[in-house]
Amino acid sequence: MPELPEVETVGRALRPQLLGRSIRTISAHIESLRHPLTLQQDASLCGAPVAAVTRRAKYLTVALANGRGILLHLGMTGHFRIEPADSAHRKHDRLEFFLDNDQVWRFNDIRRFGIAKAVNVDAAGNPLEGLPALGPEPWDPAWGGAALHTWLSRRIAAIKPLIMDPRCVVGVGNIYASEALHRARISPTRPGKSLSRKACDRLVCEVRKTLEEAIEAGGTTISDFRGVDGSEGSFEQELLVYGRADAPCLSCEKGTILRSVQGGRATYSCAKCQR
DNA sequence: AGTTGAGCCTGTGTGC
DNA sequence: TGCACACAGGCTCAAC
Ligand SMILES: [Zn+2]
Repeated sequence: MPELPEVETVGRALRPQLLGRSIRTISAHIESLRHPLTLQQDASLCGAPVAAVTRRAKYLTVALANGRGILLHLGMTGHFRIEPADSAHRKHDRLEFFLDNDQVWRFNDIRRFGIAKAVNVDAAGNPLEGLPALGPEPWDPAWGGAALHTWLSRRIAAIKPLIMDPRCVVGVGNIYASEALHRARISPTRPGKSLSRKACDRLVCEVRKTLEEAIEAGGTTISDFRGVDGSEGSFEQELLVYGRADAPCLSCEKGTILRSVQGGRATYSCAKCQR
């Protein structure tokens, strides 16, 4: 379920639990997630203390003090739990990391779109390999209205799938793309190149604000997202359009929220206040 | 080079 | 109750 705010929330919950701990053993309950799993055979991941937990886009890295680390992606349905090592594992627990404090960190992923891979890390705990080509983080000073306007200038595709393209900016998934476009009063079907510089400024501003507020709220809980401690995010209450098909628009009170499909994904918008 | 659609998996909910 | 289909928060690849 996770977009950037959910991944950030999970990383923040994981960090204090894992820092200073080391892994005793790793066991895999399945051969592969998105890719074949091999990290359970990698002795370099065991014994070294966790030095950092970092996030880049929707990837988390658990970095060890020996320059190795675990690159993780939650896919659509991934989540983590940390619980006593003698507790029973659950259906769809795919990986178990047994820690040196008699706790176990479990990676549960129903649909197996997740990633868990051993990588080399730098001194700051960032992965040295394993990431695809990624655009800037939403808060990167190098990203902004000007950069977005330039990136869109030769693109005729609809703005909604474009703002979700991680080569443009990372972290904007299907929920927050609809939400940020609504807040910026931009129709999701407009060709990318048709956005004015001012519209790009508004969109950048609303992407940042929406993601910040969602992180503040601990993410959005839809169906199966839960924090590492089992808690739920509260941003669902703040959603203006996502999942509200046929309901009255909360922004203009004249329109009705329309559900459409773009690139095979649901889009929600108000035709009255988004142009 | 950019755009579109299919595919990867499993589960849930709906309608017939 | 059984069955078929649509849909779900992400990402990658092939074809046009
Ligand atoms: Zn409206």
